[in-house]
Amino acid sequence: MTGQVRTVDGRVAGRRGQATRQKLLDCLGEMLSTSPYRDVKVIDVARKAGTSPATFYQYFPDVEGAVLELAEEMAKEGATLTDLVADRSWAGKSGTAAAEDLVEGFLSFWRKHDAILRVVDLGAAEGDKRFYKIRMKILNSVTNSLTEAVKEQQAKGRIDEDLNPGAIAGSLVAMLAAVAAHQKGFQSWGVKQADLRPSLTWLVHLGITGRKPPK
Amino acid sequence: MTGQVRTVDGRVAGRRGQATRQKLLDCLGEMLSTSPYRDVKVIDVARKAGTSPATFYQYFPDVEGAVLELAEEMAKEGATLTDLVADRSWAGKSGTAAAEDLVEGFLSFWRKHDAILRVVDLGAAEGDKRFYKIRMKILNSVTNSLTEAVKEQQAKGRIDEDLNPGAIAGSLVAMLAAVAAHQKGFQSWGVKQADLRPSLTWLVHLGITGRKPPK
DNA sequence: ACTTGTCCTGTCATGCCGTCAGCTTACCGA
DNA sequence: TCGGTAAGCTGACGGCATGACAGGACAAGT
Repeated sequence: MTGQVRTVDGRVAGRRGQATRQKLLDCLGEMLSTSPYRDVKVIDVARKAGTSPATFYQYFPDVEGAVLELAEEMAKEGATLTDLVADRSWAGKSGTAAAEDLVEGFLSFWRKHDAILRVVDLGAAEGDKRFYKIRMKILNSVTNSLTEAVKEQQAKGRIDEDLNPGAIAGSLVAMLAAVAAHQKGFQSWGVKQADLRPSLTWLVHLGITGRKPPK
Repeated sequence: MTGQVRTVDGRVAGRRGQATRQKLLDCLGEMLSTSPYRDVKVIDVARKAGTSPATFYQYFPDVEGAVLELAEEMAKEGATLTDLVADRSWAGKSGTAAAEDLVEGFLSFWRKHDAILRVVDLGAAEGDKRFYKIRMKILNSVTNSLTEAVKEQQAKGRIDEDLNPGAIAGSLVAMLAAVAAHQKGFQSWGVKQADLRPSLTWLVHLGITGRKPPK
């Protein structure tokens, strides 16, 4: 599937090469979380990695290309988000727990990767299909699971059949992603971190099941 | 309050100056909607405006500074979003209408200004207080109104008093903003534009009132 | 030691950034 | 009508990032 790691000019990368390549990626990730995306320069990343700009261009076409690589790595880890919603019951108290776990898992994942996710979000919003695909890869499993959950509730008559379950699930996931991205934003709004999770949990539960969670 | 428009080196801008300044802003806005933010260069904007890069620097410190200006303009227009929620009843059918209008107004505003809003979102997520303030300015009035609405429902016992009304309102607004920003994203998900609005309306109504909208 | 292929960097042409001095244009009072 | 003054614009320049190449350093096998 993946084949070997290759340099821009077609050579296969060996042990040493892969190490510096990874180091460049690590340094890029660090830069992204300390400087605005627009100001991240190849030369800075190379310096930080103790190498030269020319080396950077041996492994990546440009900064954007390297970010894509970083995002792919993250997307792989993001596959674990599926566990938060797969085979979960949304009935009664276990439903509340499902919502809680989903919110908690989502927020912490976003917090962990916020720097790259910002860029992915931007790229996707700008219409770049490559970023767009990665964003889908991360959100897809969660959204699909939630969509199924909504469909079940529709079958039970708790949610209007006219509503598109994918639209509901997608909107809820978008909400989680957006709140996670602007977590700090809420603070200076007078909303504390601790107040956020229960509210999100409540909204998610309500959106999926059409009912308020039991006390 | 504002005083006159000034150039970077302190001169007051006259008729002609303000015109070219505005032209630069217009061209910048156009560029932002056609190229990725990272690739927007001063020289391109200047060329497009039929002037020289030096002129650009006479009115703005850098690209970011000009974007901020553009964003301020938009924020002023965004004040009209208040009308979507101020003095609205959330009871019965009028509640459904309120939710519908809010969703519709929000989506169209975002669609109209998507290019600048992308950048504002990025800046805010990166922790830049200036972008952050602008984002708040736009969302504040809506959020505050919704917060009041939630409080009323809490007083009626329809929503758990333990939940923070600001967190609920903020999350719903974040959802609207996120969905608006990735409207195109939903399409290739199999969710049509037309399916989005009713679902969002339903979720907003549910979140604010704790109840499903009446048929 | 020699060969082979990987790995890195010095160097260079190109292009954008951001500044300054200086030129042109508009306005205004005498 | 005629300067005088301030606004408005730009050519030119040093500085820095980009991206490409050729060649040197290094490790591994023979």
